Amino acid sequence: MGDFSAIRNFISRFLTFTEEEWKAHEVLLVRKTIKKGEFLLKAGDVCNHVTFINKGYFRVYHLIGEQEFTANFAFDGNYVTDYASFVSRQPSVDNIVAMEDAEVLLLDYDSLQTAYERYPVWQKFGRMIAEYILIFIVERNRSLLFLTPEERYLKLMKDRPKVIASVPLKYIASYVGITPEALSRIRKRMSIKA
Amino acid sequence: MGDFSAIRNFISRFLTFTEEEWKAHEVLLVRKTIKKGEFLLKAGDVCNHVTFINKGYFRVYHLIGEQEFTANFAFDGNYVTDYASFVSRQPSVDNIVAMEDAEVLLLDYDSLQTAYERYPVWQKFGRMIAEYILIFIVERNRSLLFLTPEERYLKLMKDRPKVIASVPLKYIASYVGITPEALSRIRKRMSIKA
DNA sequence: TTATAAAATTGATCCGGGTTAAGAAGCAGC
DNA sequence: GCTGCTTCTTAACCCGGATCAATTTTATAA
Repeated sequence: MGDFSAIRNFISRFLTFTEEEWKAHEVLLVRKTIKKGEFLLKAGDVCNHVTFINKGYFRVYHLIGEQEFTANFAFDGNYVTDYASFVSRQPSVDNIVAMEDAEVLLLDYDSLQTAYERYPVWQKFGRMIAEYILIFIVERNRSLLFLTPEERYLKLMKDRPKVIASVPLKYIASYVGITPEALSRIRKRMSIKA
Repeated sequence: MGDFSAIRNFISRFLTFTEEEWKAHEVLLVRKTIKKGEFLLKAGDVCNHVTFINKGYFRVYHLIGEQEFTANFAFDGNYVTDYASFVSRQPSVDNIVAMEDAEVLLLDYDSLQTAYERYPVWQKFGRMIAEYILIFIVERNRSLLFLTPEERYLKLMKDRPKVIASVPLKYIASYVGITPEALSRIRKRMSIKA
């Protein structure tokens, strides 16, 4: 049943909970398994959960016409959500899809709001989540603004080797902001230099 | 002395404060005037304030070698800060410079932390700020990831006409992620079509 | 294992942004 | 006003990524 070691690990990097607070947290979590190719969130729906990934990994992407734009990958031991949609209660423009069979812990919007009202430590938790996501996205933003696609790919190799190792190239290309063809050429250039 | 109507306006969009809580907030704010060209934050310093802009506007940019990359513009009636640096207590990589003579209200890191500990409503305030910034940055991210520079410029005209009206083109170009020359060509193309 | 589809690579061509350099237009200070 | 500096524009050339199309390689299923 309840193995919450991974999520406790994650949260402990930011907050100190008492055993009581942990328990109070964990009764709110819903465990769920998701098969490869199934969706955690579909564009058009309001994102209703903050999701902790126990196993598997997810891809967050936006669909414009036929074209997919990959916003991010989220691996086990981390949260995944469309937090902007979750917070603003507006329909999401993103899809979140399982890239492998996965197991997640869902934290429901209403549960979280109730918890916010009841315990100050939860407000802190909410801040933590928002700030954690923010720091990540600011960094991503900088990449997109000042690096070339080639530099972004190199940075991805350095910062998130797990992505390179696990994710099909066409999604990596889309994450880097280019076509698979262009990524292929970048990789070729690299292998020649090296 | 204390005219806090603008900041009250802003916060009221997200939170309900009692008059007492407003007062408790306002004693923490430090009013400051900043001359055109002066810095609110310099790269390398830890960002120590969340700053509300009463008058004037600011440019947030990153310097790499000789090249400036404009991350954002912040106008009166809004906050400006490097929240990632503020939160993580890491040196900022951004500069924040006044584009006109400005007046701001500074909220100090320590003041905010103390307030966090004391009042739950402040935790909520912290969440609010983080979430507000997050929503904005996610949107910016999408622009950079799936729009062309030309589309980004058009979107900027539509969404933030104030930027187009107030900001010299070379900074707009840098915000859109291109050189002034390229922006000039885009504008020419537009004027021909129109 | 083979058959089929999906992913990745390669090539040819096009196009928009970068770069460099020059000139035009705006603006600040005198 | 005039001077000098910054901003903005225009032009010419280069280069990397997009696109279209074909091929090879790898996964997946029967």
